[in-house]
Amino acid sequence: MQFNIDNTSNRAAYQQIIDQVKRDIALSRLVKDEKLPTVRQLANQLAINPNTIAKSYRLLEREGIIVTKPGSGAFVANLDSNLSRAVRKKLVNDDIERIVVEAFHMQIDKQIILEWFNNAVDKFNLTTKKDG
Amino acid sequence: MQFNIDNTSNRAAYQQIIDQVKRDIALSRLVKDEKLPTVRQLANQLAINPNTIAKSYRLLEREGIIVTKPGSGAFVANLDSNLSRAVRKKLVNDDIERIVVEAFHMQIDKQIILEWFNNAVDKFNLTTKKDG
DNA sequence: ATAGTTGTAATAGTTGAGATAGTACAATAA
DNA sequence: TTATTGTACTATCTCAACTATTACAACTAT
Repeated sequence: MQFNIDNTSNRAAYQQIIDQVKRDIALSRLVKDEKLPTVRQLANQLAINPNTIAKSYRLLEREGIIVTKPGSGAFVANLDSNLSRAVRKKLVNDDIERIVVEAFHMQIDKQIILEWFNNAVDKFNLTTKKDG
Repeated sequence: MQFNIDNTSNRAAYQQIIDQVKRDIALSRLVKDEKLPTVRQLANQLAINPNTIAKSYRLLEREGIIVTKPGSGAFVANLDSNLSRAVRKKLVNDDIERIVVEAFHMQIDKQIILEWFNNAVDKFNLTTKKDG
């Protein structure tokens, strides 16, 4: 599990950690029950404050992505969304719309962006609905 | 042209203005050369500081989305992306990946998210590449 | 039990973004 | 000339995102 912080990014450090954990789980690089680096380990490695990592873990736990156990560490949790379908749809669709608007202003072609999106969906292991 | 600010949003006011202008252009609700509300008008209407609107307009002009003319107003500019294809691809793909990762964690189905994305692309008037 | 490791929490301080407020200026339109 | 437009600048305020330090509580290993 390799983490890194892009200091030139305008995305907050704690958010970058969250992004990377989520991304690695989505890519199956991190699997259920796998142990994450400890707060102090990661803080030391990335040369940032332990509280920053602690915050990332706290939020990830609140989202149900990981489980933390004082004295033993932080572990990847079960995948189990607790948001209603309506809420999920709104959250995701707002983001999708924003991207499509950006693409429009960048004059990105319809086929091109659909292709990019398809690639992303294939890259990550989204579930596939069974018929019936 | 109807603007509004969502105070419960954690998105900055000046960003919400930018989002809405871009969105309305992408939806053809705002077309080339159309005049935007004046800084003072909009600030008054939304009950926020004129400098906030000024900032939105300044950034929109820097992006080439609008053209401002002291003494006469702000107008929708020509659509003309000045970013390289590589830069555009990176910007958009980073966003796309983040959304797909979110969708994964929300256990949103592959077909479902592709459908949502298709809907968004259809809603906005993305260009369509000619063959050959 | 004891020692060491883990995540948690609380406090105080720093930095920068976002916004408010006020004023002055320059370009345009009437 | 007069009013309207966007621009520029400064000072101030608030809050998020940290940084830094310390203390604490829960678990593991011995």
